[in-house]
Formats: sequence, C-alpha cells, structure tokens
Amino acid sequence: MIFEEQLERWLTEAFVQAFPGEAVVAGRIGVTATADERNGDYQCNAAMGLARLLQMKPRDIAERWVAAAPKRDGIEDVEVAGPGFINIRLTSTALAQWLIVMENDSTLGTPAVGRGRTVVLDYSSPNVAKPMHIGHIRSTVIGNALDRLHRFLGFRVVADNHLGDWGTQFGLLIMGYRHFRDEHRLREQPVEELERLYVKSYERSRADEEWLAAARRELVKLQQGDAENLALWQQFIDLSMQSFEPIYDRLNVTFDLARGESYYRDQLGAVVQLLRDRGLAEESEGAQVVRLEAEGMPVCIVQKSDGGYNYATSDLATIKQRMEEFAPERIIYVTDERQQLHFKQCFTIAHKLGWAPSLVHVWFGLMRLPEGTFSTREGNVIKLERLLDEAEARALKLVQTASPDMTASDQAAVARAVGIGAIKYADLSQNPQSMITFTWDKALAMDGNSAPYLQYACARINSVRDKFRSRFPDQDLTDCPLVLQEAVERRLALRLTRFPGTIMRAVELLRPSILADYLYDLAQTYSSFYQNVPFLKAPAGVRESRVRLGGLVASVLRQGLDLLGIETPDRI
RNA sequence: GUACCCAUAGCUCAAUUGGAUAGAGCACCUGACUACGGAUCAGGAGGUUGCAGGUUCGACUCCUGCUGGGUACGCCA
Repeated sequence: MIFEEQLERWLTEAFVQAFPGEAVVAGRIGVTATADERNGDYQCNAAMGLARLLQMKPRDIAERWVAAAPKRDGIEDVEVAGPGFINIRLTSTALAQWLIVMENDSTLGTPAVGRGRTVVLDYSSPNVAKPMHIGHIRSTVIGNALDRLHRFLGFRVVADNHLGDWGTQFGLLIMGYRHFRDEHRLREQPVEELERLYVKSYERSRADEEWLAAARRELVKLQQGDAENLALWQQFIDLSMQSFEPIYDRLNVTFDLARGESYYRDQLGAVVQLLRDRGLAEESEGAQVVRLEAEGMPVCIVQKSDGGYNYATSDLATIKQRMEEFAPERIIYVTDERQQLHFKQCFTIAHKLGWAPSLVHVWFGLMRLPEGTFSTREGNVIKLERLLDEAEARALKLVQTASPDMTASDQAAVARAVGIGAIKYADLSQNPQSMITFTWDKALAMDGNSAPYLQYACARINSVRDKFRSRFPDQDLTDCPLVLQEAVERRLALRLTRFPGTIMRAVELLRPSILADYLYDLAQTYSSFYQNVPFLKAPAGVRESRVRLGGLVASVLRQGLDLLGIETPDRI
C-alpha cells in the first residue's frame, strides 16, 4: 500500500467514527498532494463534496471528522482550513521511514498492481516503403514509455509494431519498381528509392489510366499469391525493416511482435462474414457496411464493392486475433489524431460483437513545420535519422566543452544518451493532445525543462557520492539515519515519497507526461538543495544523511528516466 | 454541411480531472562565497485563462452559444 493510500485509509476510519451511518461514501475519500506547502503535505477535499449529502456545512463536517480521527504515528498535525480543506502534515520521522522502505525496494515502493494482467500495446506502426520521419517519433516514444510503465507495474505487455505492409499502395509500388528503379540508389538508400518509385508511379497514375489499371492488376496478382509479386513485396518489407532497425536501436525501442496488417489478410473474409451473421453488416451500393447512425457516426465500410477489404476490417481481425492469443484486458493504440473516428468506429463494432477487452486510443496532435504541413511531395520532410544525428551532434559539442578530459568514445556515448534523451523528453514532457510545430531548438533543447537537466542532476549526485566515498571509505550510508531538518530537505523527502503514486497515476491516465513533470519537479528541488546546503562540508551525521538522500534522488531519477526510455549516464 | 480536437505570460507548455493567491522553461533584467560540476542556483518583471452567458461553497477545468485554428467524414491506410 502506497503512502497516499495509508492516509486515505486512516481518514476513512476517522470518517466512519464521526459519521457512523454514512459508510457508503467512505470509498470515495482521497488525498492529494498540496500545491502549496503552507497548507501541509497532503490535503483531503472530501468534506466539501459531502456537504449536500450530509446536510451540513462543509467546515463543520471537516471539524467533526478531524476531531474523531484516531491517534496515528507519523502525523504531525491535522487542521481544517478554508471552506473545509483537511490539511495533513507528516512528521519527519514518518517521511524518513517511508524513504527507507523505498530505498530497500526494487521498485522504489511501487506496488505490482499489474501482476497477472495483460495489455497489448499497438504503437509506432510505420508504413513499409517510406522512410521514418519526425511524424513517427511521437507514437514510438509515447508508446514505448507506456510499455515500460506497464511492465514496471507488473503487467504482462505485448508490444506489437502494427506495420502498414498491405494495401493498395503495393500495386503502384510494384509498377514503379519495375519501370523506374535505379539499382544504384536502391543499394545506397533503398527506402528512399522505394518512396521515390511510389511517388513517381502515383503521379503517373493520375494522368495515365492505363497505368492505374496495370497497377490494379499487379495488386490483384499480389493478393492472389502470385509468386513474383509476393517476392517483390517481401523484398520491400525486408528493405524497410532493415532501415527501421537502426532507428529503433538508437531509440532503444523493442517490440514483442511486428505483425503488419498483412498478417491478418486471410482473416478478413471471416470478419465480414461474422458481421453479416450478427446482422451488423449489410450491403450498400455494392459494398458491405456497418451502419453506426445510432451512435452518431458515419457508416463504416468493411468490404469494398470490388471485394477488397478496408482498414477497419483489418483492425477488427487484429483485435480478434489478439483476444484469442493473449486474452488482454486492454488494448492500447498510440496513433495521431486523424484516426480518432476510425478507432471509435472499430471499438463500437467490437463492443457490438461483445468483445471483451477495453479498447483505448491514445492519440496525439500532428507535427507540423513552421511553414506548414510537411509532405513528401514538397520535399520538406525531416527524416528521423537526421533528427537523431543532429541531436547527437549538438549534445557532443556540449559534452566536449563540459568534459574535455573524457575519452572520445565516452563522449560519444554520453552525447548519444543526452541527445536522444532530449528528443524523447521534448515529446514526453507535454500532454500530447495538441498540435506540435516542429522547431530544431525546441526538439533539441538541452537546458531548463529537458532531459539533460535531469541527467545533469544525476551526474552531480554521482560526483558527490564518489567524493564522499573516497574521503570516507569506511562509512556505510545505510547505517546513518536520515535527518530532515532544513526545509529543503523535507521538501525533497516529500517529493520522493510521491514517486509510486505518480507512476500509478501516469499509467491510469496513460500519460507519461505526468511522470516527466514529476521528475523535473524532483530534479529542481534537488538542484536547489544541492546549491544551497553543504554536503561534504556539513557536520558529520548531516553529511551522511544528505549524501544518502541524494542517492535516493538519483535512484528515483534514474528509474523514472528509464521508464521514459531515457538513459542516465554516470557523468555527462 | 456534420462530428471530434485545440485556444492559458512575448514564445513553448503545466495546473494532481471541480479546490486554496493559475505555475515552469525559453527570451529579458539583477545577483551567486574557490565549494560539492555555472547544462546550475537566488531574485525581478511578465495574466480579464479566445469571447458572452450559465451551473455552485468554489470554474482554466463542467453546460450552452459564439470566434479563430486543426482534423476526419462510402469504396486510402
């Protein structure tokens, strides 16, 4: 049970004491961290919400409530304030005890609430035959953080890269490949060449109906299993995967599965049949559609009039397969906002079919350039590879000036962690549901609220720790009590205790930014601590306590950054 | 036309899902001791939360109507 839950249980007991007949509401009593430390450490706002139910003034409820509270170790002070806030101040001893619990726990006090539960995470999902560009980074980075957060809570996670590897574009691509390919370019930059071939073929198809018809024929051949086209298609996939791998590698992202849409292609007919059998799908203008007017949505086409299948069908087949194979309680999709309607339709149909998993779409706003939308046609696409290169190059310059004595290979490793971390953090530290205008300076910020700020805080802690060890080699810190005397020490301890609750909230709301905000706040508090009190020159006792506290901050920062997919080098 | 999303300091974003005096970073202005890493810290200035109503003890948050921007909407994925 985490710290907040202990307080909630205590308040609930008190409430039952004070209002014996009203136990019904006891489940809804929660505490939150105070925004302003003058109001204590935690606050409970339940009294105001209960005023109507209890027919009493909130202030009176709170006072009676507090008066009935049983004695409890660890609580310094409880008081009623304002309209009926209950403010709780903890003793330093209680904070210190909880810190020691965290210190001795491999998950820093976070309970394994996900044990025995399964979630499927569908994220990244780039299209075959197109290079990954900056528009792909958000799904990849947010999805991966959700993946890590769930695993940390003990969930079994099935991370699936649902590649766009099937569909009508392959007819055009095959035509482009046959007629326009440049062998040299194909060897040097295969995916860029494939994209060029597709674009060229697409443009030709708009002016040349015969070309378009030929592309359709190639697509039909592919779908019917024509050996030659199948081999070409497989080659496109292989080339694309080879180009994605180094990027995933640099981003430190791994999947359990990479099942593209093609994986489900033999199940699509059965899905449409199922929808017909259940009376959900019907014929309309030669196509099979599911009507969703009653749900306030437009119709969803599940089979085209030419017999081909759509995206919705594919996603339904995917849900079915995942249910049967993994029995997840939840499937989470991380994509951009344009797919909101699509998923709403899919989820609605899945529910109509009685499918059990909770289906959640975590969406994020599109990325744009200051000059407007980017598009392949206009050639203003920024490739992901270039973004990562640029980030590492900028970080390397910083490392070289800050740590000139480091070996070149260490500098490169640190630059990688700092540069990639900066990019990931830029995406993870904000609520994703707004459009992002990409600028180099924003994506690669290395000061203020940024990953390097957090990494820097860790490096300073490590440095203090090492100096302490060399000066006091025999001192075992775990034997030294934590003393939380200074206001900033207490503040820091309080922040630390909030780690488990923060993780749980981030997972509950599927928002890694909650964790990022917390880590930044913690690092800021630490930096203030670091800058304003002495460590190694402090008196014995206080000195050990401070170094030990710093160690715990480092553990939390390192763990938290790891959950965001960001590395923490020992020095930067 | 219909639906969904967004709008907070000059800029980029927070605000514990209805809580206390709306907080950070960037940029700007002042300061910081050989001491442990200045990628930092202490402070200053910067706000009618797009507009108008409503709901209640209490609204950036919920409801209604506007304005401006984005996205999607029967044979793409």
